Parts: sequence; structure tokens; C-alpha cells
Amino acid sequence: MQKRLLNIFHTLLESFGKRNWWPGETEIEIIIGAVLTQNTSWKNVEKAINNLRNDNALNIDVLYKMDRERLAYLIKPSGFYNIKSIRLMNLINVLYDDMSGNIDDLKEIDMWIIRDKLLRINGIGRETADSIILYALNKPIFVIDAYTKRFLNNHGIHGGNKSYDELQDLFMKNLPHDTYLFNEFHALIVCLCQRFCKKVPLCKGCPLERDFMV
DNA sequence: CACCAGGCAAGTA
DNA sequence: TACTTGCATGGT
Repeated sequence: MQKRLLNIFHTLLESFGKRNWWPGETEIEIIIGAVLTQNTSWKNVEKAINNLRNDNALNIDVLYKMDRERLAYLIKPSGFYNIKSIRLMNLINVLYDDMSGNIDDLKEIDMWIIRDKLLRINGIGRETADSIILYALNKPIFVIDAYTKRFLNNHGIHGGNKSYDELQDLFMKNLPHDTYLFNEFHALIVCLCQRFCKKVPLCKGCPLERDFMV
């Protein structure tokens, strides 16, 4: 399994090149994007983030003081804006009150401790927490999402009824814990699914064609 | 028109 | 534990 996963990774990297994830310049921008992209296409999330940027609101101190209604208005293009404004506020409040809004302090803490802390926040589930840890804090945790499940299922790597944590274990027990590897691998899986793994297991031109014969 | 998009929480059985 | 529903805009 270790070899197979690494083979897949290298094949995808050669086919698609580096993905340069996460799209976002600052840590807080990545964190906000992780919440806004819940069940939402990234294109709509970009519009919402641009609204925040134009309002000079990609900043924990500014967001902390902002009215929830104002935040909801700004993130409207990303959909679910009422519930997402609450979720963002819950997250910002924890970041601000618990650690003075200093992301660098957060990076000093063990990632599993951070994960538990994030998961206790109403509105932050496993995928969102792990995306924040990997892409904003640059710590080696593997993100599982709908694409990853489809990819694993299409390639017969898992049975189909596994939990999030079990699928995460599959990657983390069979790959070196390397932030760059986990970052790039997940981004490449998303890229693969968006281009080839729609519904049928194998589409024309899929770079993993040979993987099926193993 | 229908359906999907880088989820999550709350409710039900 | 496993399944359903609400949340809601924008693209195809």
C-alpha cells in the first residue's frame, strides 16, 4: 500500500504538476476559506473573500469586532451565509479569546491538540479542522474530502463504508508524515477528480490508467 | 428545468 | 451507528 500510494502520488505530480495549494496569501485568509468552501464551489468562495478583502476584513481583529449581519452580507456569494457567518464568528472568537489572535502561537501546539480544540467549535468539522491545520498551520495532517472518498472508492482502495478517521489513518499510516507531501497529494486528488473521476471509475485520459492493472 | 459544489449540526430511528 | 434535513448562492 505504501508503494502504491507513492506511485499514485508521483504519477499525479508528473501529470498535473504542483498545485500550489491553498489558494490564499495569509493564514487567516486560508482559515476563512476553509469554512466558506463547505459544500460550496471555490469560485463562489473567491467572491466572498474578495468582498472581505475590499472591506479590509481579512484580519482577526477586524472580524472579531464586526457585526454578524455585516459579515453575512459580505460572504453572501459563498452561499449559506447566515450559518457560515455564525461558524466564522465562533472560530474567530476562539482564535481571538484563547490565543490573542496570534496564529504563530497556535503553530507551537501539537496538531492533535489543535484538532481537538477546533472540533469543539460549533461549525468546524473534521475536514475544515484538518484543512486549517495542513494548509494554514503547515502541519502534516491528511485532509479527507468528498473527492478523496470518490478517488479511494473508484480505485478500490477502500471498501466504501469507512469513517473519516479511518480513511485519514490509511494515508497517515502508509506515508511519511511530511507537510509538503500531504499538501500536494490532497490537492492532486482534487485536481484528478475534477478532471477525470466524475462518476465512472475510469475516464478517458486518466493518468492513473495503469494503476488499475496493479 | 434539475443538479452540483473542496460540510456541518441537529434530529430521528 | 446510520440516515435525513436545513442551510442558499451561482454555474452548467
